[in-house]
Amino acid sequence: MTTEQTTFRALADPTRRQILRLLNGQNMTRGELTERFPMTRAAVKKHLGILEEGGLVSVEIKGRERINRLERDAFAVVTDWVDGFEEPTEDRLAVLRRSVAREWG
Amino acid sequence: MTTEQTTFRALADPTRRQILRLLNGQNMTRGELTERFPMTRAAVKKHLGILEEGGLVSVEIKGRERINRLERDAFAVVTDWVDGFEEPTEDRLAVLRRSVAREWG
DNA sequence: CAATTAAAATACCAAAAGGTATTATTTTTA
DNA sequence: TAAAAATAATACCTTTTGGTATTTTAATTG
Repeated sequence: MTTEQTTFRALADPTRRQILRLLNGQNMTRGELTERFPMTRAAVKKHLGILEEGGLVSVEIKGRERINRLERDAFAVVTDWVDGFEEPTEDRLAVLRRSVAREWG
Repeated sequence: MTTEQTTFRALADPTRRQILRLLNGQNMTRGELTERFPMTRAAVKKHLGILEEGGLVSVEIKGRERINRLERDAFAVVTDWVDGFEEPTEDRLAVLRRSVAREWG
Protein backbone atom coordinates (compact mmCIF):
# COMPACT_ATOMS: atom_id res chain seq x y z
CA MET A 1 0.00 0.00 0.00
CA THR A 2 1.26 3.48 -0.71
CA THR A 3 1.31 5.84 2.25
CA GLU A 4 3.02 9.08 3.12
CA GLN A 5 5.79 6.96 4.61
CA THR A 6 6.37 4.75 1.57
CA THR A 7 6.54 7.81 -0.66
CA PHE A 8 9.01 9.74 1.50
CA ARG A 9 11.07 6.64 2.01
CA ALA A 10 11.25 6.06 -1.73
CA LEU A 11 12.59 9.59 -2.26
CA ALA A 12 15.34 9.28 0.33
CA ASP A 13 17.78 7.43 -1.92
CA PRO A 14 19.84 9.24 -4.59
CA THR A 15 19.70 6.33 -7.03
CA ARG A 16 15.92 6.32 -6.83
CA ARG A 17 15.66 10.07 -7.34
CA GLN A 18 17.89 9.69 -10.38
CA ILE A 19 15.66 6.92 -11.73
CA LEU A 20 12.70 9.28 -11.45
CA ARG A 21 14.58 11.97 -13.37
CA LEU A 22 15.36 9.49 -16.14
CA LEU A 23 11.74 8.36 -16.30
CA ASN A 24 10.68 11.99 -16.47
CA GLY A 25 12.17 12.10 -19.97
CA GLN A 26 10.80 8.79 -21.22
CA ASN A 27 9.48 5.43 -20.13
CA MET A 28 12.24 2.86 -19.79
CA THR A 29 12.70 -0.86 -19.24
CA ARG A 30 14.68 -2.18 -16.34
CA GLY A 31 17.51 -3.08 -18.69
CA GLU A 32 17.72 0.44 -20.10
CA LEU A 33 17.76 1.85 -16.59
CA THR A 34 20.45 -0.55 -15.40
CA GLU A 35 22.77 0.66 -18.18
CA ARG A 36 22.79 4.08 -16.54
CA PHE A 37 23.90 2.85 -13.11
CA PRO A 38 26.97 1.07 -11.77
CA MET A 39 24.98 -1.76 -10.24
CA THR A 40 23.26 -5.01 -11.15
CA ARG A 41 19.77 -5.53 -12.55
CA ALA A 42 18.74 -7.03 -9.23
CA ALA A 43 19.70 -3.86 -7.39
CA VAL A 44 17.78 -1.70 -9.86
CA LYS A 45 14.82 -4.00 -9.48
CA LYS A 46 14.81 -3.45 -5.73
CA HIS A 47 14.84 0.30 -6.21
CA LEU A 48 12.00 0.09 -8.73
CA GLY A 49 10.02 -2.02 -6.26
CA ILE A 50 10.40 0.63 -3.58
CA LEU A 51 9.43 3.35 -6.06
CA GLU A 52 6.31 1.34 -6.95
CA GLU A 53 5.42 0.99 -3.27
CA GLY A 54 5.63 4.75 -3.01
CA GLY A 55 3.30 5.11 -5.98
CA LEU A 56 5.96 6.99 -7.93
CA VAL A 57 6.41 4.45 -10.70
CA SER A 58 4.02 2.06 -12.43
CA VAL A 59 4.91 -0.90 -14.61
CA GLU A 60 3.32 -1.99 -17.84
CA ILE A 61 4.06 -5.59 -18.78
CA LYS A 62 4.73 -5.96 -22.48
CA GLY A 63 5.83 -9.46 -23.43
CA ARG A 64 8.98 -10.17 -21.47
CA GLU A 65 9.66 -6.51 -20.83
CA ARG A 66 8.49 -4.34 -17.97
CA ILE A 67 8.11 -0.76 -19.04
CA ASN A 68 8.50 1.62 -16.12
CA ARG A 69 6.51 4.84 -16.12
CA LEU A 70 6.72 7.90 -13.89
CA GLU A 71 3.54 8.56 -11.89
CA ARG A 72 3.53 12.31 -11.49
CA ASP A 73 0.40 12.33 -9.35
CA ALA A 74 2.35 10.76 -6.49
CA PHE A 75 4.27 14.00 -6.01
CA ALA A 76 1.09 15.49 -4.59
CA VAL A 77 1.73 13.49 -1.43
CA VAL A 78 4.92 15.48 -0.97
CA THR A 79 3.67 18.90 -2.00
CA ASP A 80 0.53 18.57 0.11
CA TRP A 81 2.62 17.64 3.11
CA VAL A 82 4.95 20.59 2.61
CA ASP A 83 1.97 22.91 2.19
CA GLY A 84 1.13 22.27 5.84
CA PHE A 85 4.21 24.29 6.77
CA GLU A 86 3.40 27.58 5.11
CA GLU A 87 4.19 30.61 7.22
CA PRO A 88 1.00 31.97 8.74
CA THR A 89 1.61 35.32 7.04
CA GLU A 90 1.77 33.61 3.67
CA ASP A 91 -1.64 32.04 3.83
CA ARG A 92 -2.90 34.23 1.00
CA LEU A 93 -0.26 32.82 -1.30
CA ALA A 94 -1.11 29.27 -0.28
CA VAL A 95 -4.76 29.81 -0.99
CA LEU A 96 -4.04 31.26 -4.42
CA ARG A 97 -1.61 28.48 -5.23
CA ARG A 98 -4.18 25.81 -4.41
CA SER A 99 -6.86 27.67 -6.28
CA VAL A 100 -4.71 27.93 -9.39
CA ALA A 101 -3.72 24.29 -9.12
CA ARG A 102 -7.37 23.24 -8.96
CA GLU A 103 -8.31 25.33 -11.97
CA TRP A 104 -5.38 24.54 -14.23
CA GLY A 105 -3.81 21.37 -12.81
CA MET B 1 26.72 20.43 5.01
CA THR B 2 23.12 20.45 3.89
CA THR B 3 22.48 18.98 0.46
CA GLU B 4 19.49 17.64 -1.42
CA GLN B 5 20.41 14.25 -0.01
CA THR B 6 20.61 15.31 3.65
CA THR B 7 17.23 17.03 3.36
CA PHE B 8 15.42 14.12 1.72
CA ARG B 9 17.04 11.70 4.11
CA ALA B 10 15.86 13.76 7.07
CA LEU B 11 12.28 13.64 5.82
CA ALA B 12 12.23 9.88 5.34
CA ASP B 13 11.57 9.05 8.99
CA PRO B 14 8.07 9.38 10.52
CA THR B 15 9.38 10.51 13.91
CA ARG B 16 11.31 13.31 12.25
CA ARG B 17 8.33 14.44 10.19
CA GLN B 18 6.30 14.51 13.40
CA ILE B 19 8.98 16.61 15.11
CA LEU B 20 8.71 19.11 12.27
CA ARG B 21 4.93 19.28 12.68
CA LEU B 22 5.35 19.95 16.39
CA LEU B 23 7.91 22.67 15.73
CA ASN B 24 5.56 24.19 13.18
CA GLY B 25 3.32 25.20 16.09
CA GLN B 26 6.03 26.47 18.41
CA ASN B 27 9.71 26.27 19.20
CA MET B 28 10.48 23.50 21.67
CA THR B 29 13.36 22.20 23.77
CA ARG B 30 14.59 18.68 23.42
CA GLY B 31 12.97 17.78 26.71
CA GLU B 32 9.57 19.04 25.59
CA LEU B 33 9.90 17.09 22.36
CA THR B 34 10.92 13.90 24.12
CA GLU B 35 7.74 13.99 26.20
CA ARG B 36 5.75 13.52 22.99
CA PHE B 37 7.57 10.38 21.87
CA PRO B 38 8.01 6.89 23.30
CA MET B 39 11.79 7.03 23.20
CA THR B 40 14.76 8.38 25.11
CA ARG B 41 16.26 11.86 24.97
CA ALA B 42 19.30 10.40 23.22
CA ALA B 43 17.12 9.04 20.41
CA VAL B 44 15.37 12.40 19.98
CA LYS B 45 18.74 14.08 19.93
CA LYS B 46 19.87 11.88 17.05
CA HIS B 47 16.75 12.78 15.10
CA LEU B 48 17.27 16.47 15.77
CA GLY B 49 20.87 16.16 14.61
CA ILE B 50 19.72 14.65 11.32
CA LEU B 51 17.08 17.37 10.93
CA GLU B 52 19.79 20.01 11.51
CA GLU B 53 21.99 18.39 8.87
CA GLY B 54 19.09 18.68 6.46
CA GLY B 55 18.75 22.36 7.31
CA LEU B 56 15.20 21.81 8.55
CA VAL B 57 15.81 22.73 12.17
CA SER B 58 18.12 25.23 13.84
CA VAL B 59 19.09 25.40 17.49
CA GLU B 60 19.37 28.42 19.72
CA ILE B 61 21.40 27.82 22.86
CA LYS B 62 19.85 29.52 25.85
CA GLY B 63 21.59 28.70 29.10
CA ARG B 64 21.39 24.97 29.51
CA GLU B 65 18.52 24.60 27.08
CA ARG B 66 18.62 24.09 23.32
CA ILE B 67 15.59 25.65 21.71
CA ASN B 68 14.76 23.95 18.42
CA ARG B 69 13.25 26.03 15.64
CA LEU B 70 11.69 25.00 12.34
CA GLU B 71 13.55 26.36 9.29
CA ARG B 72 10.83 26.72 6.71
CA ASP B 73 13.21 27.84 3.98
CA ALA B 74 14.63 24.33 3.80
CA PHE B 75 11.40 23.08 2.26
CA ALA B 76 12.37 24.91 -0.91
CA VAL B 77 14.89 22.15 -1.56
CA VAL B 78 11.98 19.74 -1.80
CA THR B 79 9.53 21.88 -3.71
CA ASP B 80 12.18 22.97 -6.21
CA TRP B 81 13.09 19.35 -6.82
CA VAL B 82 9.47 18.34 -7.33
CA ASP B 83 8.97 21.28 -9.69
CA GLY B 84 11.36 19.58 -12.11
CA PHE B 85 8.67 16.97 -12.73
CA GLU B 86 5.87 19.15 -13.97
CA GLU B 87 3.99 17.74 -16.93
CA PRO B 88 5.14 19.47 -20.10
CA THR B 89 1.58 20.61 -20.74
CA GLU B 90 1.44 22.27 -17.34
CA ASP B 91 4.41 24.53 -17.85
CA ARG B 92 2.20 27.62 -17.79
CA LEU B 93 1.02 26.76 -14.30
CA ALA B 94 4.58 26.18 -13.11
CA VAL B 95 5.67 29.53 -14.45
CA LEU B 96 2.80 31.32 -12.74
CA ARG B 97 3.41 29.47 -9.50
CA ARG B 98 7.03 30.53 -9.42
CA SER B 99 6.18 34.04 -10.40
CA VAL B 100 3.64 34.36 -7.61
CA ALA B 101 6.04 32.82 -5.13
CA ARG B 102 8.71 35.35 -6.05
CA GLU B 103 6.36 38.27 -5.71
CA TRP B 104 4.56 37.28 -2.55
CA GLY B 105 6.79 34.71 -0.88
C1' DC C 1 13.11 -26.51 -31.37
C1' DA C 2 17.14 -24.14 -29.48
C1' DA C 3 19.39 -20.05 -28.19
C1' DT C 4 18.78 -15.74 -26.27
C1' DT C 5 17.03 -12.27 -23.37
C1' DA C 6 14.41 -10.22 -19.66
C1' DA C 7 12.75 -10.93 -15.42
C1' DA C 8 11.79 -13.47 -10.81
C1' DA C 9 13.23 -15.71 -6.56
C1' DT C 10 16.51 -16.87 -3.10
C1' DA C 11 20.15 -16.61 -0.21
C1' DC C 12 23.55 -13.99 1.53
C1' DC C 13 26.63 -9.90 3.14
C1' DA C 14 28.27 -5.33 4.89
C1' DA C 15 27.02 -0.94 6.27
C1' DA C 16 23.76 2.32 7.92
C1' DA C 17 19.86 3.43 10.82
C1' DG C 18 17.17 3.60 14.98
C1' DG C 19 17.40 2.80 19.49
C1' DT C 20 19.09 1.99 24.64
C1' DA C 21 22.19 2.42 28.54
C1' DT C 22 25.75 4.63 30.90
C1' DT C 23 28.83 8.14 32.18
C1' DA C 24 30.40 12.81 32.08
C1' DT C 25 29.79 17.83 31.55
C1' DT C 26 27.55 22.19 32.01
C1' DT C 27 24.21 25.51 33.91
C1' DT C 28 20.81 26.74 37.19
C1' DT C 29 19.08 27.41 41.54
C1' DA C 30 18.05 26.33 46.39
C1' DT D 1 28.57 25.14 47.32
C1' DA D 2 25.64 21.24 46.50
C1' DA D 3 21.72 19.35 44.12
C1' DA D 4 19.01 19.29 40.10
C1' DA D 5 18.23 19.63 35.18
C1' DA D 6 19.51 19.59 30.47
C1' DT D 7 22.79 18.18 27.35
C1' DA D 8 27.01 15.62 25.44
C1' DA D 9 29.69 11.56 24.46
C1' DT D 10 30.42 6.73 24.23
C1' DA D 11 29.62 2.14 23.64
C1' DC D 12 26.67 -1.25 22.24
C1' DC D 13 22.66 -3.85 20.07
C1' DT D 14 19.15 -5.08 16.52
C1' DT D 15 16.83 -4.26 12.28
C1' DT D 16 16.74 -2.30 7.83
C1' DT D 17 18.91 -1.11 3.67
C1' DG D 18 21.62 -1.37 -0.49
C1' DG D 19 23.94 -4.48 -2.86
C1' DT D 20 25.85 -9.13 -5.10
C1' DA D 21 25.60 -13.88 -6.71
C1' DT D 22 23.10 -17.71 -8.24
C1' DT D 23 19.37 -20.33 -9.93
C1' DT D 24 14.95 -20.59 -12.20
C1' DT D 25 11.26 -19.19 -15.19
C1' DA D 26 9.13 -17.08 -19.13
C1' DA D 27 8.95 -14.90 -23.74
C1' DT D 28 11.34 -13.94 -28.28
C1' DT D 29 13.51 -15.09 -32.32
C1' DG D 30 16.83 -17.48 -35.52
